[in-house]
Amino acid sequence: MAPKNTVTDASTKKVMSKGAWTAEEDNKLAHCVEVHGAKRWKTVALKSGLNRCGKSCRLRWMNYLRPNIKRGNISYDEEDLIIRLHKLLGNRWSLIAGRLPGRTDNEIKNYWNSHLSKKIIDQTQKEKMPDQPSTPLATMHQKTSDAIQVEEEGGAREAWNLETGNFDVNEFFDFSAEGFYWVDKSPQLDGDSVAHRS
DNA sequence: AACTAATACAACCGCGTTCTG
DNA sequence: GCAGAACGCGGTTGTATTAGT
Repeated sequence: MAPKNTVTDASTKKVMSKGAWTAEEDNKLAHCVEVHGAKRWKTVALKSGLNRCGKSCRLRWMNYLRPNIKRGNISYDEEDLIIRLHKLLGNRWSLIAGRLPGRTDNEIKNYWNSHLSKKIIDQTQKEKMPDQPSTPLATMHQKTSDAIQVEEEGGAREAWNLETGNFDVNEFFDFSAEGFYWVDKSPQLDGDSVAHRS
């Protein structure tokens, strides 16, 4: 019976470590990725001398060791964007993360599950009580919902592929410049599309 | 001060997709 | 074109920390 902090790799039958990474493991992994690149994770896992599977190495690199990772304190703008993107894309965390430089899908997923989902449920409940004052979050959330509803009712439909039912996020965001813009195509707001700098 | 509950976040797991031989 | 290996994603779990009683 393997100890609790180990797991047996199915392909090699080798007993691998699991659980929290140590600083020494991080160093080894970072060095190995430098040499072999952040692609062949099985190779990285083997060459690093770490008793970890490739999958675990990849996750650690992507969520923690990768350069330019922004950690902690998700700003209001970022939160705003996460909510908007989630409204449009659903739980496509990697896609959402791809639009937030320095943020990982895991971080956004965790943030959503622990902060935002609850927040939105609370706000939705409050919205149902007419006496309660509206908050910026609720207003913004409602605005996004309205925009989507207008599209579905025959407004700007070009973002949706009606054949496949797929949504093209690029129709809603201008990623061409540094950073990106939220292209507000909702016709009820002020007529023309508006780009919001993020 | 001690205990419990809630919260935040790192890591694991399973599965679908893509790549490679 | 096919099969197996590897990768990537989303859901879930485990655990350390913080807040409340």
